[in-house]
Amino acid sequence: MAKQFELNERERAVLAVLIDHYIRTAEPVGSRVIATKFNLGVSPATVRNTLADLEDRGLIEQPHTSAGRVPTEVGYRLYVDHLLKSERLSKNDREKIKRLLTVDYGAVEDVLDQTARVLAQVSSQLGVTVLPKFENAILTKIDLVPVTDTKMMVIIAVKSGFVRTLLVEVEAQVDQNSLSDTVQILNEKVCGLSLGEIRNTIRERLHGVSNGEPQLLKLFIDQKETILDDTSSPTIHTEGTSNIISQKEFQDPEKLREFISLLEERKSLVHLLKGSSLPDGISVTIGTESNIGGLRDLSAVIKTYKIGQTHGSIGIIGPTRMEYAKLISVVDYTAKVLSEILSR
Amino acid sequence: MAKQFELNERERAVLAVLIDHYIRTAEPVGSRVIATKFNLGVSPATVRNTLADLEDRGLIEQPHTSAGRVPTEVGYRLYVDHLLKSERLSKNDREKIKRLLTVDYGAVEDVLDQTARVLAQVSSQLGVTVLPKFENAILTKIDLVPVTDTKMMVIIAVKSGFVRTLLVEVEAQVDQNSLSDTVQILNEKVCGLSLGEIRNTIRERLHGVSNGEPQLLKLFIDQKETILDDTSSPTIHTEGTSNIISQKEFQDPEKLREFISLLEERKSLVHLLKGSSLPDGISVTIGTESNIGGLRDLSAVIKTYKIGQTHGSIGIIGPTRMEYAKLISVVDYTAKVLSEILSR
DNA sequence: CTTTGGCACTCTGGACGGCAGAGTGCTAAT
DNA sequence: ATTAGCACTCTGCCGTCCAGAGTGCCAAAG
Repeated sequence: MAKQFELNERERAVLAVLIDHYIRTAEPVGSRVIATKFNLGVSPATVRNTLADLEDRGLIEQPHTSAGRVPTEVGYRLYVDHLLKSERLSKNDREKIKRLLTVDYGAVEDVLDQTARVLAQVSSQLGVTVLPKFENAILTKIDLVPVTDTKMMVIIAVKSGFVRTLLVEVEAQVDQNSLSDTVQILNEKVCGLSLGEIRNTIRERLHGVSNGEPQLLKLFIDQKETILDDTSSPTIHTEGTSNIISQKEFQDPEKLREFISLLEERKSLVHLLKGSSLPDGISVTIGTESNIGGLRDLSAVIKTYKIGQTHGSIGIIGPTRMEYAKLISVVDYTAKVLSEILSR
Repeated sequence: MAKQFELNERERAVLAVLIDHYIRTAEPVGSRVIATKFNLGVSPATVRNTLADLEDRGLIEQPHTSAGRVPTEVGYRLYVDHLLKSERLSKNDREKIKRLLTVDYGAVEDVLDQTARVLAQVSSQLGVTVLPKFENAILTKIDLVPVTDTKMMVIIAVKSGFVRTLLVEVEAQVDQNSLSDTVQILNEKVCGLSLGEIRNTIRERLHGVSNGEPQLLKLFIDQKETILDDTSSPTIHTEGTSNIISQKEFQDPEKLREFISLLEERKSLVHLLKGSSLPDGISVTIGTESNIGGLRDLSAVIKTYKIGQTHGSIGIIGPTRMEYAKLISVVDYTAKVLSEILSR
């Protein structure tokens, strides 16, 4: 560990107290408050010395001469990595999460929608969920439904209950019989494989097939990227925007606008959530670490959930000044419950 | 028409000029500005008299003694209903709308998503679109896909390319053969009917059917509300939130929060758009006319579009101080183009 | 009777100065 | 190494002041 992070006992304690207090009040914290809150009898003057040290190491800073100190991003990082005493979620919250998530749902999308809502509600921050990648999902059934003379709907159902539908242009008229022949052939050839596998091998698998409508089979081969890739579909759910926009860090209307744009644009957020997916742990991204402009003063707590062979991510976004201990346990527990629900 | 709306030539002109100017500047308008902008040579003093009259009738008001005048809701109403010279959309905008909407799409939802984006972009306000009611949509095909031991996916495809999918709980194991029998029976019995008709008559239609899995048929009868009603699914698309939150009327953070909540909650908005659907005209809802708290200082311009036998609505939401003439023609033209695209 | 110039009046918003409060850094004493 | 004391600095708030904008009314002019 770099030298700047080698803190002695008092420095650790002071930094922890400072951040805890700042998280609660959103006001710069002075030496007096720390000295009185910090039970080991030590005077404000002593604390001031410690504060000066911490500032030298870049862990805290002063908004201006003679205000209290405020944690820097580096400070938060150290706090999250080494100072945080992980906190068990209250029974109340655990039950609430479980109860709200355990409802009848009509589609997997609905569960993730609901999950975002639950995250937002329990955390009073922004809840975010993304659908899993289709890449590794196992195809259960493929179906074709004629819609108009020139358009046909492709329905792709994969294990665990996802369905994707899309319209494709077809050249020729196809009668009912050869249509169902084609559907049967397709199902025989590709069911039970992952979408990724299908994409890579469909040409070979359909090669030399004699029955079924050749036009349609050709269509599948030609448009395999469009049909079997999910980059186009909307995969993110956010909930609780109103929770966080009233917070201090959005007082500047320009920042607010930038953030709302970010939410609407979706792409960067999806990228953030999908990108920071450690295999099984929780990932905390603080402020500019995300390299996303609109998240300058915000942090994200992210964890993956499992569904069948594949996985997606959920998370909470809020001001860097967030209750990390609590939010980490919220995300952790929610991801666990979600994985359970989806694997039934 | 009520007496308060019987305006003479000058009063009409003054009100029109005042509103035009206020829309542009967002500042209270004084007599001097009106007098100079208003070409017929007449002095500020005269205008002041007219303004006093208009104020007596409740069409305009002063934020405080000795500020200029600002239109009231009633004033806007009169302006929209009687003073507005309808404006043909610029060729530029028409082409832009047509071009942006005429793209390949993989689902009807995508078109409406894109439409909301186009509305937002051309108007610099909030674009809103809602999916049509399924009630009158004609069923093209119904399909069943087993997902897990106890869950089955119902796929409902209706004319014009919509698909709805939902998961239902099934009691018994169903083998492949009786499943496809059941699907065939269902399709024979209900294809070509509207979802509403099906909901009302499915019991009779399936009565006395001998082949097919009786458990499944029973399920359809018992759960017809869930399966055939669309109130649960997300039917609204909004785009361009960042366009309007930086405007003057959202300076008060509490108002902003209320508005964002409104957008997230969706329900009131859907209700507003579906509710104000005149058969073929444009509907303009000004401020509190909507009876929705979060829209206190906002107006909505709404029009329906057609798709097959049914219809949905699109609209623009922005400050009451909006360019009604332009936005009306934007919504009008966009709805027309959208109907064309969807009927292909 | 309508229009207009003139004028006194009112209200806002920004600039300015003064001041209490909070917090610091440094020094000297313990 | 810790602490008390102290001088110093910066913010945020409050009251005052003033220019600017706009009005309403009155009396004169058309």
